[in-house]
Amino acid sequence: MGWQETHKEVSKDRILCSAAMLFTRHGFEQISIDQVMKKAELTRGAFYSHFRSKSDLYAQAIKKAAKIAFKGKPENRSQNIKDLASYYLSTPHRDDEYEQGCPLAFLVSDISQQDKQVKSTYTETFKAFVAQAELLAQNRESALQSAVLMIGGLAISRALADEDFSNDLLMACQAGITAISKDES
Amino acid sequence: MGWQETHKEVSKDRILCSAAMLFTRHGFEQISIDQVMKKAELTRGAFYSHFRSKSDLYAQAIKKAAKIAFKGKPENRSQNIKDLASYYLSTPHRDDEYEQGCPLAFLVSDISQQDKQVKSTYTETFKAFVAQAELLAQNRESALQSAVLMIGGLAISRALADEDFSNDLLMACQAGITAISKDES
DNA sequence: GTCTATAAAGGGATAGAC
DNA sequence: GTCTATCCCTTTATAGAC
Repeated sequence: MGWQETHKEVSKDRILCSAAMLFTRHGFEQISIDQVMKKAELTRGAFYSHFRSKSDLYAQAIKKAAKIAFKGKPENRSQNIKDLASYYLSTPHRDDEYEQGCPLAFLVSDISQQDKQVKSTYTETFKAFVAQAELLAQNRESALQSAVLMIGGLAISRALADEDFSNDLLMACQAGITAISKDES
Repeated sequence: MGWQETHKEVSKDRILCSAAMLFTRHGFEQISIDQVMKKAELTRGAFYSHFRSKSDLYAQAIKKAAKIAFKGKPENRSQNIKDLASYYLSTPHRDDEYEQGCPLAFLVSDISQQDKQVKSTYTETFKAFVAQAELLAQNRESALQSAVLMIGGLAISRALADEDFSNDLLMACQAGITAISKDES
Protein backbone atom coordinates (compact mmCIF):
# COMPACT_ATOMS: atom_id res chain seq x y z
CA MET A 1 0.00 0.00 0.00
CA GLY A 2 1.08 3.53 -0.72
CA TRP A 3 3.98 2.66 -3.01
CA GLN A 4 1.86 3.89 -5.90
CA GLU A 5 -1.44 5.64 -6.10
CA THR A 6 -4.20 4.10 -8.14
CA HIS A 7 -5.55 5.87 -11.15
CA LYS A 8 -8.66 6.86 -9.26
CA GLU A 9 -6.70 8.49 -6.49
CA VAL A 10 -4.66 10.47 -8.98
CA SER A 11 -7.80 11.76 -10.68
CA LYS A 12 -9.43 12.71 -7.42
CA ASP A 13 -6.33 14.58 -6.33
CA ARG A 14 -6.24 16.47 -9.61
CA ILE A 15 -9.86 17.51 -9.14
CA LEU A 16 -9.18 18.57 -5.56
CA CYS A 17 -6.15 20.68 -6.47
CA SER A 18 -8.10 22.33 -9.25
CA ALA A 19 -11.04 23.02 -6.95
CA ALA A 20 -8.84 24.28 -4.12
CA MET A 21 -7.32 26.90 -6.34
CA LEU A 22 -10.47 27.95 -8.16
CA PHE A 23 -12.76 28.08 -5.13
CA THR A 24 -10.23 29.95 -3.02
CA ARG A 25 -9.69 32.47 -5.77
CA HIS A 26 -13.27 33.05 -6.91
CA GLY A 27 -15.63 31.59 -4.30
CA PHE A 28 -18.06 28.71 -4.30
CA GLU A 29 -20.93 30.08 -6.38
CA GLN A 30 -18.76 31.65 -9.05
CA ILE A 31 -17.12 28.36 -9.99
CA SER A 32 -18.96 25.60 -11.84
CA ILE A 33 -18.19 21.91 -11.76
CA ASP A 34 -17.39 22.21 -15.44
CA GLN A 35 -14.63 24.72 -14.77
CA VAL A 36 -13.12 22.55 -12.06
CA MET A 37 -13.13 19.49 -14.31
CA LYS A 38 -11.73 21.37 -17.30
CA LYS A 39 -8.80 22.60 -15.23
CA ALA A 40 -8.29 19.03 -14.02
CA GLU A 41 -8.38 17.94 -17.67
CA LEU A 42 -11.44 15.76 -17.27
CA THR A 43 -15.06 16.07 -18.32
CA ARG A 44 -18.18 16.83 -16.32
CA GLY A 45 -19.49 13.28 -16.36
CA ALA A 46 -16.56 11.90 -14.42
CA PHE A 47 -17.16 14.20 -11.49
CA TYR A 48 -19.82 12.16 -9.71
CA SER A 49 -17.60 9.11 -9.50
CA HIS A 50 -15.55 11.02 -6.93
CA PHE A 51 -17.93 13.37 -5.12
CA ARG A 52 -21.54 13.21 -4.08
CA SER A 53 -22.25 16.87 -4.85
CA LYS A 54 -20.65 20.22 -5.45
CA SER A 55 -20.99 21.00 -1.76
CA ASP A 56 -19.17 17.78 -0.89
CA LEU A 57 -16.34 18.87 -3.18
CA TYR A 58 -16.24 22.27 -1.50
CA ALA A 59 -15.66 20.83 1.95
CA GLN A 60 -12.83 18.61 0.76
CA ALA A 61 -11.35 21.38 -1.37
CA ILE A 62 -11.09 23.71 1.59
CA LYS A 63 -9.08 21.13 3.48
CA LYS A 64 -6.86 20.64 0.46
CA ALA A 65 -6.40 24.38 -0.02
CA ALA A 66 -5.39 24.80 3.60
CA LYS A 67 -2.92 21.94 3.37
CA ILE A 68 -1.24 23.48 0.32
CA ALA A 69 -1.30 27.00 1.74
CA PHE A 70 0.15 26.00 5.12
CA LYS A 71 2.82 23.74 3.72
CA GLY A 72 3.99 26.97 2.22
CA LYS A 73 7.44 28.25 1.67
CA PRO A 74 10.37 27.88 4.06
CA GLU A 75 9.83 31.46 5.17
CA ASN A 76 6.47 30.38 6.51
CA ARG A 77 7.95 27.98 9.05
CA SER A 78 8.52 30.95 11.26
CA GLN A 79 10.23 30.97 14.57
CA ASN A 80 8.16 33.90 15.75
CA ILE A 81 4.73 35.27 15.08
CA LYS A 82 6.04 38.50 13.65
CA ASP A 83 7.59 36.68 10.71
CA LEU A 84 4.46 34.67 10.18
CA ALA A 85 2.38 37.85 10.17
CA SER A 86 4.62 39.62 7.68
CA TYR A 87 4.36 36.61 5.37
CA TYR A 88 0.60 36.32 5.79
CA LEU A 89 -0.29 40.02 5.75
CA SER A 90 1.64 40.83 2.58
CA THR A 91 0.57 42.43 -0.68
CA PRO A 92 1.40 39.33 -2.77
CA HIS A 93 -0.86 37.23 -0.55
CA ARG A 94 -3.62 39.84 -0.76
CA ASP A 95 -3.25 40.10 -4.52
CA ASP A 96 -3.44 36.32 -4.88
CA GLU A 97 0.12 35.92 -6.13
CA TYR A 98 0.96 33.02 -3.85
CA GLU A 99 0.56 29.60 -5.39
CA GLN A 100 -2.35 29.00 -3.04
CA GLY A 101 -4.01 31.72 -0.98
CA CYS A 102 -5.30 30.98 2.51
CA PRO A 103 -8.93 29.84 2.32
CA LEU A 104 -9.57 30.99 5.89
CA ALA A 105 -9.31 34.59 4.73
CA PHE A 106 -10.34 34.32 1.08
CA LEU A 107 -13.59 32.47 1.84
CA VAL A 108 -14.58 33.53 5.33
CA SER A 109 -18.00 35.00 4.57
CA ASP A 110 -18.67 32.42 1.86
CA ILE A 111 -18.47 29.71 4.49
CA SER A 112 -21.13 31.15 6.74
CA GLN A 113 -23.64 30.60 3.93
CA GLN A 114 -22.80 26.91 3.50
CA ASP A 115 -23.98 23.70 5.14
CA LYS A 116 -22.64 22.20 8.33
CA GLN A 117 -20.14 19.88 6.67
CA VAL A 118 -18.39 22.84 5.07
CA LYS A 119 -18.45 24.86 8.27
CA SER A 120 -16.99 21.94 10.21
CA THR A 121 -14.10 21.68 7.80
CA TYR A 122 -13.48 25.39 8.10
CA THR A 123 -13.62 25.15 11.88
CA GLU A 124 -11.05 22.36 11.95
CA THR A 125 -8.76 24.34 9.69
CA PHE A 126 -9.12 27.49 11.76
CA LYS A 127 -8.37 25.59 14.96
CA ALA A 128 -5.18 24.26 13.41
CA PHE A 129 -4.22 27.81 12.45
CA VAL A 130 -4.82 29.04 16.01
CA ALA A 131 -2.85 26.11 17.41
CA GLN A 132 0.09 27.07 15.22
CA ALA A 133 -0.18 30.66 16.39
CA GLU A 134 -0.37 29.49 19.96
CA LEU A 135 3.06 27.89 19.67
CA LEU A 136 4.46 31.30 18.78
CA ALA A 137 2.30 33.54 20.95
CA GLN A 138 2.21 34.13 24.67
CA ASN A 139 -1.04 32.30 25.31
CA ARG A 140 -4.30 31.17 23.83
CA GLU A 141 -6.01 34.54 23.96
CA SER A 142 -3.28 36.39 22.11
CA ALA A 143 -3.16 33.52 19.62
CA LEU A 144 -6.86 34.04 18.89
CA GLN A 145 -6.39 37.79 18.56
CA SER A 146 -3.41 37.36 16.26
CA ALA A 147 -5.33 34.89 14.13
CA VAL A 148 -8.19 37.36 13.73
CA LEU A 149 -5.82 40.20 12.87
CA MET A 150 -4.21 38.03 10.21
CA ILE A 151 -7.26 36.39 8.68
CA GLY A 152 -9.62 39.32 9.17
CA GLY A 153 -7.03 41.86 8.10
CA LEU A 154 -6.23 39.98 4.92
CA ALA A 155 -9.90 39.42 4.11
CA ILE A 156 -10.77 43.10 4.51
CA SER A 157 -7.68 44.24 2.63
CA ARG A 158 -8.87 42.18 -0.35
CA ALA A 159 -12.23 43.96 -0.40
CA LEU A 160 -10.82 47.48 -0.54
CA ALA A 161 -10.62 49.49 -3.76
CA ASP A 162 -8.06 51.94 -2.34
CA GLU A 163 -4.63 50.33 -2.56
CA ASP A 164 -2.78 52.75 -0.29
CA PHE A 165 -5.43 52.36 2.35
CA SER A 166 -5.32 48.60 1.96
CA ASN A 167 -1.56 48.66 2.47
CA ASP A 168 -1.97 50.77 5.60
CA LEU A 169 -4.41 48.24 6.95
CA LEU A 170 -2.00 45.34 6.42
CA MET A 171 0.77 47.23 8.22
CA ALA A 172 -1.48 48.19 11.12
CA CYS A 173 -2.45 44.54 11.60
CA GLN A 174 1.20 43.49 11.65
CA ALA A 175 1.91 46.17 14.23
CA GLY A 176 -1.04 45.01 16.28
CA ILE A 177 0.23 41.44 16.37
CA THR A 178 3.65 42.63 17.45
CA ALA A 179 2.11 44.74 20.19
CA ILE A 180 -0.06 41.90 21.46
CA SER A 181 2.93 39.57 21.61
CA LYS A 182 4.93 42.06 23.64
CA ASP A 183 2.06 42.85 25.97
CA GLU A 184 2.83 40.15 28.43
CA SER A 185 6.26 40.94 29.78
CA MET B 1 -39.02 69.66 -1.87
CA GLY B 2 -38.80 66.72 0.41
CA TRP B 3 -42.17 67.20 2.09
CA GLN B 4 -43.27 63.98 0.40
CA GLU B 5 -41.46 61.32 -1.55
CA THR B 6 -42.67 60.40 -5.00
CA HIS B 7 -44.04 56.96 -5.72
CA LYS B 8 -40.88 56.00 -7.54
CA GLU B 9 -38.67 56.92 -4.60
CA VAL B 10 -40.82 54.87 -2.26
CA SER B 11 -40.60 51.82 -4.50
CA LYS B 12 -36.87 52.13 -4.91
CA ASP B 13 -36.44 52.41 -1.17
CA ARG B 14 -38.53 49.30 -0.62
CA ILE B 15 -36.35 47.38 -3.07
CA LEU B 16 -33.21 48.65 -1.40
CA CYS B 17 -34.36 47.69 2.09
CA SER B 18 -35.32 44.25 0.87
CA ALA B 19 -32.00 43.80 -0.91
CA ALA B 20 -29.98 45.12 2.02
CA MET B 21 -31.46 42.51 4.31
CA LEU B 22 -31.38 39.57 1.91
CA PHE B 23 -27.91 40.20 0.51
CA THR B 24 -26.38 40.77 3.93
CA ARG B 25 -27.96 37.61 5.24
CA HIS B 26 -27.33 35.26 2.32
CA GLY B 27 -24.78 36.84 0.01
CA PHE B 28 -24.91 38.16 -3.52
CA GLU B 29 -25.05 34.96 -5.56
CA GLN B 30 -27.54 33.19 -3.32
CA ILE B 31 -30.21 35.85 -3.78
CA SER B 32 -32.13 36.33 -7.02
CA ILE B 33 -33.74 39.50 -8.26
CA ASP B 34 -37.02 37.66 -7.98
CA GLN B 35 -36.57 37.11 -4.26
CA VAL B 36 -35.67 40.75 -3.70
CA MET B 37 -38.73 41.95 -5.60
CA LYS B 38 -41.07 39.50 -3.91
CA LYS B 39 -39.99 40.73 -0.49
CA ALA B 40 -40.51 44.29 -1.72
CA GLU B 41 -43.97 43.22 -2.90
CA LEU B 42 -43.28 43.98 -6.53
CA THR B 43 -42.65 41.84 -9.61
CA ARG B 44 -39.49 41.13 -11.55
CA GLY B 45 -40.38 43.32 -14.49
CA ALA B 46 -40.37 46.49 -12.43
CA PHE B 47 -36.80 45.99 -11.30
CA TYR B 48 -35.05 47.49 -14.30
CA SER B 49 -36.86 50.79 -14.00
CA HIS B 50 -34.77 51.37 -10.85
CA PHE B 51 -31.44 49.62 -11.38
CA ARG B 52 -29.22 48.93 -14.37
CA SER B 53 -28.27 45.45 -13.20
CA LYS B 54 -28.12 43.13 -10.23
CA SER B 55 -24.58 44.30 -9.53
CA ASP B 56 -25.76 47.91 -9.51
CA LEU B 57 -28.35 46.95 -6.93
CA TYR B 58 -25.70 45.24 -4.84
CA ALA B 59 -23.54 48.34 -4.56
CA GLN B 60 -26.47 50.49 -3.49
CA ALA B 61 -27.79 47.82 -1.14
CA ILE B 62 -24.49 47.64 0.74
CA LYS B 63 -24.65 51.35 1.39
CA LYS B 64 -28.24 51.00 2.54
CA ALA B 65 -27.42 48.07 4.79
CA ALA B 66 -24.58 49.97 6.42
CA LYS B 67 -26.81 52.98 6.99
CA ILE B 68 -29.44 50.87 8.71
CA ALA B 69 -26.91 48.86 10.71
CA PHE B 70 -24.98 51.90 11.93
CA LYS B 71 -28.03 53.94 12.77
CA GLY B 72 -28.54 51.15 15.23
CA LYS B 73 -29.87 51.20 18.70
CA PRO B 74 -29.11 53.84 21.33
CA GLU B 75 -26.61 51.41 22.85
CA ASN B 76 -24.62 51.68 19.68
CA ARG B 77 -23.93 55.37 20.11
CA SER B 78 -21.19 54.41 22.47
CA GLN B 79 -19.01 56.76 24.44
CA ASN B 80 -16.15 54.30 24.39
CA ILE B 81 -14.88 51.60 22.12
CA LYS B 82 -15.37 48.87 24.67
CA ASP B 83 -19.14 49.34 24.59
CA LEU B 84 -19.14 49.44 20.81
CA ALA B 85 -17.15 46.21 20.71
CA SER B 86 -19.46 44.39 23.11
CA TYR B 87 -22.43 45.43 20.98
CA TYR B 88 -20.73 44.46 17.74
CA LEU B 89 -19.04 41.26 18.89
CA SER B 90 -22.16 39.73 20.43
CA THR B 91 -23.87 36.43 19.84
CA PRO B 92 -27.12 38.04 18.60
CA HIS B 93 -25.17 39.96 15.98
CA ARG B 94 -23.30 36.80 14.97
CA ASP B 95 -26.54 34.81 14.82
CA ASP B 96 -28.17 37.46 12.66
CA GLU B 97 -30.73 38.47 15.25
CA TYR B 98 -30.22 42.19 14.84
CA GLU B 99 -32.63 43.91 12.51
CA GLN B 100 -29.78 44.46 10.10
CA GLY B 101 -26.39 42.79 10.41
CA CYS B 102 -23.24 44.67 9.51
CA PRO B 103 -22.43 44.10 5.82
CA LEU B 104 -18.75 44.82 6.43
CA ALA B 105 -18.47 41.53 8.31
CA PHE B 106 -21.23 39.47 6.72
CA LEU B 107 -20.04 40.09 3.16
CA VAL B 108 -16.32 40.69 3.42
CA SER B 109 -15.10 37.89 1.16
CA ASP B 110 -18.11 38.22 -1.15
CA ILE B 111 -16.98 41.74 -1.96
CA SER B 112 -13.51 40.80 -3.12
CA GLN B 113 -15.12 38.84 -5.96
CA GLN B 114 -17.21 41.76 -7.20
CA ASP B 115 -16.58 44.64 -9.60
CA LYS B 116 -14.95 47.95 -8.75
CA GLN B 117 -18.17 49.81 -8.09
CA VAL B 118 -19.08 47.37 -5.34
CA LYS B 119 -15.60 47.43 -3.85
CA SER B 120 -15.63 51.22 -3.81
CA THR B 121 -18.88 51.28 -1.89
CA TYR B 122 -17.47 48.79 0.60
CA THR B 123 -14.31 50.87 0.94
CA GLU B 124 -16.29 54.01 1.67
CA THR B 125 -18.33 52.20 4.28
CA PHE B 126 -15.28 50.70 5.93
CA LYS B 127 -13.58 54.08 6.07
CA ALA B 128 -16.61 55.50 7.83
CA PHE B 129 -16.44 52.64 10.32
CA VAL B 130 -12.77 53.30 11.01
CA ALA B 131 -13.43 57.02 11.38
CA GLN B 132 -16.05 56.25 13.99
CA ALA B 133 -13.62 53.98 15.81
CA GLU B 134 -10.95 56.66 15.60
CA LEU B 135 -13.13 59.02 17.61
CA LEU B 136 -13.16 56.47 20.42
CA ALA B 137 -9.65 55.01 20.08
CA GLN B 138 -6.25 56.46 20.91
CA ASN B 139 -5.16 56.98 17.32
CA ARG B 140 -5.57 55.88 13.75
CA GLU B 141 -3.53 52.71 14.07
CA SER B 142 -5.45 51.35 17.02
CA ALA B 143 -8.68 52.33 15.29
CA LEU B 144 -7.67 50.17 12.31
CA GLN B 145 -6.73 47.29 14.59
CA SER B 146 -9.97 47.54 16.52
CA ALA B 147 -11.96 47.64 13.29
CA VAL B 148 -10.26 44.45 12.10
CA LEU B 149 -10.84 42.71 15.42
CA MET B 150 -14.53 43.61 15.25
CA ILE B 151 -15.26 42.95 11.58
CA GLY B 152 -12.82 40.06 11.17
CA GLY B 153 -13.77 38.53 14.49
CA LEU B 154 -17.46 38.63 13.71
CA ALA B 155 -16.94 37.28 10.20
CA ILE B 156 -14.89 34.33 11.42
CA SER B 157 -17.23 33.62 14.32
CA ARG B 158 -20.05 33.22 11.79
CA ALA B 159 -18.14 30.57 9.86
CA LEU B 160 -17.50 28.31 12.86
CA ALA B 161 -19.54 25.21 13.56
CA ASP B 162 -18.40 24.99 17.19
CA GLU B 163 -20.50 27.39 19.23
CA ASP B 164 -18.40 27.39 22.38
CA PHE B 165 -15.29 28.05 20.37
CA SER B 166 -17.08 30.80 18.45
CA ASN B 167 -18.08 32.42 21.74
CA ASP B 168 -14.48 32.25 22.96
CA LEU B 169 -13.36 33.99 19.81
CA LEU B 170 -15.82 36.84 20.28
CA MET B 171 -14.66 37.35 23.85
CA ALA B 172 -10.99 37.26 22.90
CA CYS B 173 -11.59 39.98 20.31
CA GLN B 174 -13.34 42.16 22.84
CA ALA B 175 -10.43 41.70 25.22
CA GLY B 176 -8.00 42.54 22.45
CA ILE B 177 -9.75 45.81 21.70
CA THR B 178 -9.73 46.75 25.37
CA ALA B 179 -6.02 45.94 25.58
CA ILE B 180 -5.18 47.99 22.49
CA SER B 181 -7.08 50.98 23.83
CA LYS B 182 -5.22 50.87 27.12
CA ASP B 183 -1.84 50.38 25.48
CA GLU B 184 -1.09 54.04 25.10
CA SER B 185 -0.99 55.49 28.56
C1' DG C 1 -13.63 5.39 -14.44
C1' DT C 2 -14.40 8.39 -18.16
C1' DC C 3 -16.82 9.87 -21.95
C1' DT C 4 -21.08 12.16 -24.64
C1' DA C 5 -25.73 13.52 -24.34
C1' DT C 6 -29.49 15.17 -21.97
C1' DA C 7 -32.78 16.02 -18.43
C1' DA C 8 -34.63 19.54 -15.28
C1' DA C 9 -34.48 23.77 -13.00
C1' DG C 10 -33.27 28.50 -12.14
C1' DG C 11 -32.01 33.14 -13.08
C1' DG C 12 -30.68 37.65 -15.60
C1' DA C 13 -32.48 40.56 -18.72
C1' DT C 14 -35.93 42.32 -22.27
C1' DA C 15 -40.59 43.22 -24.74
C1' DG C 16 -44.87 45.05 -24.82
C1' DA C 17 -49.56 45.87 -22.70
C1' DC C 18 -51.70 48.87 -19.36
C1' DG D 1 -43.86 52.68 -13.25
C1' DT D 2 -45.61 48.17 -12.93
C1' DC D 3 -47.36 44.14 -14.74
C1' DT D 4 -47.17 39.36 -17.48
C1' DA D 5 -44.72 36.62 -20.64
C1' DT D 6 -40.67 35.09 -22.66
C1' DC D 7 -35.94 34.67 -24.49
C1' DC D 8 -31.62 32.69 -23.67
C1' DC D 9 -28.07 31.07 -21.19
C1' DT D 10 -25.83 28.57 -17.37
C1' DT D 11 -25.73 24.98 -14.08
C1' DT D 12 -26.40 20.72 -11.36
C1' DA D 13 -27.15 16.15 -11.79
C1' DT D 14 -28.18 11.72 -14.23
C1' DA D 15 -28.22 8.01 -18.07
C1' DG D 16 -25.96 5.02 -20.81
C1' DA D 17 -22.12 3.73 -24.16
C1' DC D 18 -17.28 2.29 -24.01
